[in-house]
Amino acid sequence: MSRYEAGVAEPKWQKAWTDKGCFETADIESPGGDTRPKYYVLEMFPYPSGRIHMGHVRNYAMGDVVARAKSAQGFAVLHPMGWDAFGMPAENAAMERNSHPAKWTYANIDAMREQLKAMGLAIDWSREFATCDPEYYAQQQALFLDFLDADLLTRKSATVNWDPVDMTVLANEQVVDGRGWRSNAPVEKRELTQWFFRITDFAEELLEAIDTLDGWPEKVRVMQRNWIGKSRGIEIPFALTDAAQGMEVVECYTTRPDTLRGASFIAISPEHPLSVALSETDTTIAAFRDECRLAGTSEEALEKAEKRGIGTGLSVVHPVYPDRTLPVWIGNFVLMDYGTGAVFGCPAHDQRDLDFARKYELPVANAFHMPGESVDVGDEALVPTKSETVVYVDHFAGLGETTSAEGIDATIDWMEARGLGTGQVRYRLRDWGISRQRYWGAPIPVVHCDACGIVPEKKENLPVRLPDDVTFDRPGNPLERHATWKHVACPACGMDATRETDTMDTFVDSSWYFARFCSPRATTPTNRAEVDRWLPVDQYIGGIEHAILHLLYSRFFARAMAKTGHLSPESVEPFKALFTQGMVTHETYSRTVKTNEGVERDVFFTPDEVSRDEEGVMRDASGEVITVGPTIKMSKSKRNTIDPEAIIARFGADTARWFMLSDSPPERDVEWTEAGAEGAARHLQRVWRLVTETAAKLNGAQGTATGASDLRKTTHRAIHAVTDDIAAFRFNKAVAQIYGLTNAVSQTDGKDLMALREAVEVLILLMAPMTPHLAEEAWAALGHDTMVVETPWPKADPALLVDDQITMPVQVNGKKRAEIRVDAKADKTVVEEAALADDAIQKLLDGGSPKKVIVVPGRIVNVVL
RNA sequence: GCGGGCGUAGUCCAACGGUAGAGACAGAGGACUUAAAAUCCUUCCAGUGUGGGUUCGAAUCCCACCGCCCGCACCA
Repeated sequence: MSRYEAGVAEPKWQKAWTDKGCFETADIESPGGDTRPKYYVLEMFPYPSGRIHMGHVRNYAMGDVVARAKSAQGFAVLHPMGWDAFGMPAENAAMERNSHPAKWTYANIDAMREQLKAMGLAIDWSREFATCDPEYYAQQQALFLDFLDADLLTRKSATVNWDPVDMTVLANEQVVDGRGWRSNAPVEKRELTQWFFRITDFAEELLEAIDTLDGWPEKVRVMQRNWIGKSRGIEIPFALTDAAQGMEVVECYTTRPDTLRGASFIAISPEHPLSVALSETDTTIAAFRDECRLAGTSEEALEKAEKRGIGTGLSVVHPVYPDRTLPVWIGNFVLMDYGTGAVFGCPAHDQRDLDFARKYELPVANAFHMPGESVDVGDEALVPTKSETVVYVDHFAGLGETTSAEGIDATIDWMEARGLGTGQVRYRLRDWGISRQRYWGAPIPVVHCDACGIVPEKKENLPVRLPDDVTFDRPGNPLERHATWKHVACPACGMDATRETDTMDTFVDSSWYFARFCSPRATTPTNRAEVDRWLPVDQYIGGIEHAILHLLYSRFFARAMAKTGHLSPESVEPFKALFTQGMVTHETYSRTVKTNEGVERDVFFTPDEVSRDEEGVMRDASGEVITVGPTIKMSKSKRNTIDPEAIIARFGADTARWFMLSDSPPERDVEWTEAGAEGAARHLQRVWRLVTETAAKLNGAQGTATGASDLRKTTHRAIHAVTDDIAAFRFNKAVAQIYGLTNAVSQTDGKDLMALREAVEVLILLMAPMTPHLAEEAWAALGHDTMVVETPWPKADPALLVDDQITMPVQVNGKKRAEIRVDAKADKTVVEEAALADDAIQKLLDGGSPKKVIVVPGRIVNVVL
């Protein structure tokens, strides 16, 4: 009997699918029009780093299962693939190799495309594009111009990290301990005028619509809500007793105006205009500001930083109690870019304020007590939740017992009515700055003209192409120093002008690619007929790391595109359902070695470099004992990666796919183990054996399965369960069901040939979304001359899903004591009689009668004594 | 600190509030074999992190605690 040779079968069927164009999705305007319901399944497109990793295998295996199952179930499926191809790694590689980012990127794409194709994915490759293709970024530039026209863009000043040696702007992650990652030079803050998408205009809409995203994980919805960070509060002007530095008031923002009675000081940010002004004449304040700036760079410092402050000598009048004055402090914990950069401190109801007050001996006064208590605050601030009931001192924010939420609302109304403050709704969300001072991104299509100002490039001149003749051998942006590129005529007046040399954030590229896939060659950003047919994406699959930025930006972009006519207003939520898959993990292998300096450090080994000896001890090639470390996410630094290409070469793509979908629920982490992979491969061989044996037994026999044998019942139950499990993303359970069916087939006597054939064919069809190559090979072996990809999904016969007679457990006081066989449709009284008539139950009843008998039809009987 | 999630056999995981086991991995024994691999058969193993509560009945719902994971965080 022959073994299944994945190495032969997989390329064969991949070619057969491609030759027949099985996965190419027709345009809506194509002749004959596809009237099937649509289904758009999309996995987050990869960055072309050069090689696929196991995370890709898992992500794309899941998407492929959905795509193939939906296709078999009668949907017109759109399942495209592309490349998120702009970004810094390409520039870094170009610097290292003295090459060009495009060369590196497109070579990586070629390599990764081959690797993905070896996975046998049901992808419409005719729609492939990379975001660095001029055809793509031309349309992105067109969108930019339309957004500019629709007032969805603005220009304002923003602070960037500037590397004075490399003469470049650094992303936050490129700043290590306050120094540039390459140059190691201290990073400077610089103010640059940059482009921003006005995403904050949509803050409320983006927040409210989260409630409609019921196909999204709750976790992601919570993260988006927190990111938008809506709060209701009030801005209160505190009048300075003596105007200082030309300022008469300090505006404070608070979400807890109900605590205003307990205010005992004002704290302003070191960056507050008043602090800045004071530091010009006061050297102590200047020194304090300098200290804060130094301490404030690293996150670690922020976390540990002690709450410190310095008095300004100024004071303000309490707006509600004009006879009270409050001192003004500068506090290192007050952030300039949140609220107004100034807060009032209420030590009684804020732990941070209390710490500060105790340290600098400032008064502490309660604004409220818990009902029935009136103990003053000691070392711990009294901070009840807003829904808890409190009693306000002096009825400050409410009579009698009231919740803080009511107190807050009452105070805002009361203060607004008296002109003491302005109620405000604020969002944590900031406008999205997209200007990047880099080469490898989509150029921002505007020209700076001395006479006309900022002039949009004309659409007919798009794309504003990146020049090819650039070098990375010198610091700075190659676009900036290119001899001719930026020198252009003004599109408006024709005079000499300068092209903008900033490029767009790569998040822009990924914020609309899902729409572009609907008509990837259109000469406008979208073709309305196509996007209206395909959007929204019915199922989006990717990593949780994109839970906030990418998904929020895409939601914004869809709205902006709808506003500018590129999408239907019905498509403002681009992803109907989202699934976030878990990571792929592996054991780590390490050994502690001493360096020449005598320092001990751990050296990590790849799974290939270690093996177990006869005693089961892990050793490296030289025989040294290796420590097996924790199972963690595959990463280059811990060297615990498994190369998908090697796995596919050794076991085949189907085995890799099958194992990735087995055992662990898709949203959880999955551990890659050698044993697990071998087990998956064994199962595929076992299925193949069953297929060839069945084909031999059938020997061409024709006919239809009839009757209600156990095998047929098992078969149809498997159809039912696997169909449900795939639809609900329970791939691990679908796999378990298929194992169960496999066991049933191999244990059957095989006398009912037609039932056997039905079972094996169903097995193949159910496995097909996960192991498509094996399915095709098996299908052909069973004598079919059509392909599985052209075969409809099997349908479960409802009659075979139910039993006539069922076994019901009988409990006495919650403990199982007997089993009875009853008719499945028997009514409660019949079941109750049967249960009480059981010998074991009779014995326990001991002649008495039960207090109560609970019959759950089809489930259980419980007798209460 | 705030928010979310997870704790079930040696391991990964199942179980509409209703018989704790679908499935896999590993282990043990056996069959086949000159032997091994492959294959097949049989089989061992937990009472669900801990403590309460609700219920006829709790892995499942509620409360508290313990442990692990993931977000967010001087957010006023």
